[in-house]
Amino acid sequence: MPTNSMAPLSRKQREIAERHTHFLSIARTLLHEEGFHQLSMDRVAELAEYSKGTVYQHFPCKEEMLGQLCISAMQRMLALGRRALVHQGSHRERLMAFFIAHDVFQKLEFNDVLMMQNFHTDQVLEKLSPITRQRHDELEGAIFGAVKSIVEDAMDAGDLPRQQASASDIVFGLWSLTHGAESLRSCNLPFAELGVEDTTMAVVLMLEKLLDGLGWKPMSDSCCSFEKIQELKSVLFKEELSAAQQLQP
Amino acid sequence: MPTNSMAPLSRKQREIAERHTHFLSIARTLLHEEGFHQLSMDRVAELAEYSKGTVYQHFPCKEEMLGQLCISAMQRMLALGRRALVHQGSHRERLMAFFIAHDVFQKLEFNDVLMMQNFHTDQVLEKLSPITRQRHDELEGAIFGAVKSIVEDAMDAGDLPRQQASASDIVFGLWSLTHGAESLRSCNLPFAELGVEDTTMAVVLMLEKLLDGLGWKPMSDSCCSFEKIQELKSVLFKEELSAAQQLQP
DNA sequence: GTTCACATTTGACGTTCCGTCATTTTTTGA
DNA sequence: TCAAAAAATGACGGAACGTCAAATGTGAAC
Repeated sequence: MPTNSMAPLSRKQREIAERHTHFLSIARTLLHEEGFHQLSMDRVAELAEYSKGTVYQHFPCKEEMLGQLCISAMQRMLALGRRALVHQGSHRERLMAFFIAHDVFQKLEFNDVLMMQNFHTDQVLEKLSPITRQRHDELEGAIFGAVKSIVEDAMDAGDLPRQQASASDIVFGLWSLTHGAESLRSCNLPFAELGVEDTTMAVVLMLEKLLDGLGWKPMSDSCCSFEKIQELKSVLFKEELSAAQQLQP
Repeated sequence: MPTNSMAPLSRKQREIAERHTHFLSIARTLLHEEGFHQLSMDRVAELAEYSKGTVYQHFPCKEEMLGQLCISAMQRMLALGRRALVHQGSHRERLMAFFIAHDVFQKLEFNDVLMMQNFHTDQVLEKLSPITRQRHDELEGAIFGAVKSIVEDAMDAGDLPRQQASASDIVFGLWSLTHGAESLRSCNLPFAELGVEDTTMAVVLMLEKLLDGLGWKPMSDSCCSFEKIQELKSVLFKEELSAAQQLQP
């Protein structure tokens, strides 16, 4: 009986915590197998073989559950991003690597990204519990900060001239660009008909041009950007990419 | 009795068409007064003083109604954008003017933009009737094409060098940047805490840098970009801006 | 003017989902 | 062993979407 005498509630608490993650994992499975619109509290309860009331003892509302799913997705995203941060190479390369991480993540966890987009539209954030809201904002800040640190390092190192736009402004611009592309991509518009063959490549090219415009050295030799991207991909995200190819060959 | 003898159904058809627009106008009012989440078919029927069944004879499903609202919003957006297209000035100025039109539109019709974002997440587009879907895609194409024509004109005129990225790629990049900023802005994240004081200004600056990176002449003199933007705003969208200031002084 | 076929309108109904809460079941501690 | 506290349950209320049989209106023929 390995029961801690100082915490007689510990076993129960552990059970509750386990069930909590179980519910979240069920929800995520549902998300992947049947898509966002099939994700309902009743369905989670049914699949978890608990009653709805019990589920509602873990999550005061649906938004809270979505919020926690969202947080765990952001954590996974940040974990990928951190690999870019510690990558050996120029600041500019690190930044591109961070972008690639983002892109790989969307390919890998498409449904989670879709869920996050649904989550961020409307006033869902407002219904979150303060703690979850704070954790969400902190994570958002951590991702923002990670990119900002690259930008500031580049400025300190002299790779990127200081200018009218602050480091934060630059990060906001990069964020908008990638987030916008992600959002557009996920609503199946007929890009091919509009003349855009590969949206990821288009964004990579524009990102390079934006960095060039900012005077961020080393400037892109327009010819080798693509190969460098491929190289970064295969070095940093080898196993993820093979997993992605198994999903959609 | 101005009844056309060739079309005895004409009066009835006119009535139906009128009611159709009436329903849409009610829906839009609801959207503005009470926000997206209050927009329900029951509520529209109630406010229009018709039964729900009648509403459903005009719109096979809620998505269809949203789709038509979306289309009319896109038309208004395009109307603003066309003013930028005929603006006298460099190609680059015209492009910036188009972006400003977008920005003014979001300030002016915030709730419609929010509705369009909700509309574009999830698989709503798939539930549209083929005609509406086609009209939507055409409008999307028209807006895309408007920007693309500026880009191509600039290439033809020699202001913008031809390069690895096609005109379509460039338009997609610009679209991502503005759409992403719009989307981020509408979910009330604590940008100030992250160090971004004015998201619009941040995007303008990044846009300028992106164009610089593409080698689009005349390059921005970093000092006067802001004033040029203000000038364009006041010249092209004077009345809209004063209307916006009345809304939020 | 009456009648009848056809078109239009209606709102009650079925369904799904969120969230609540009185009741029942389980656990705990004396 | 038993009573009090904690936890689980699912029936219930309410909101929203979408359906459809019945009611109402319309126009044409006689």
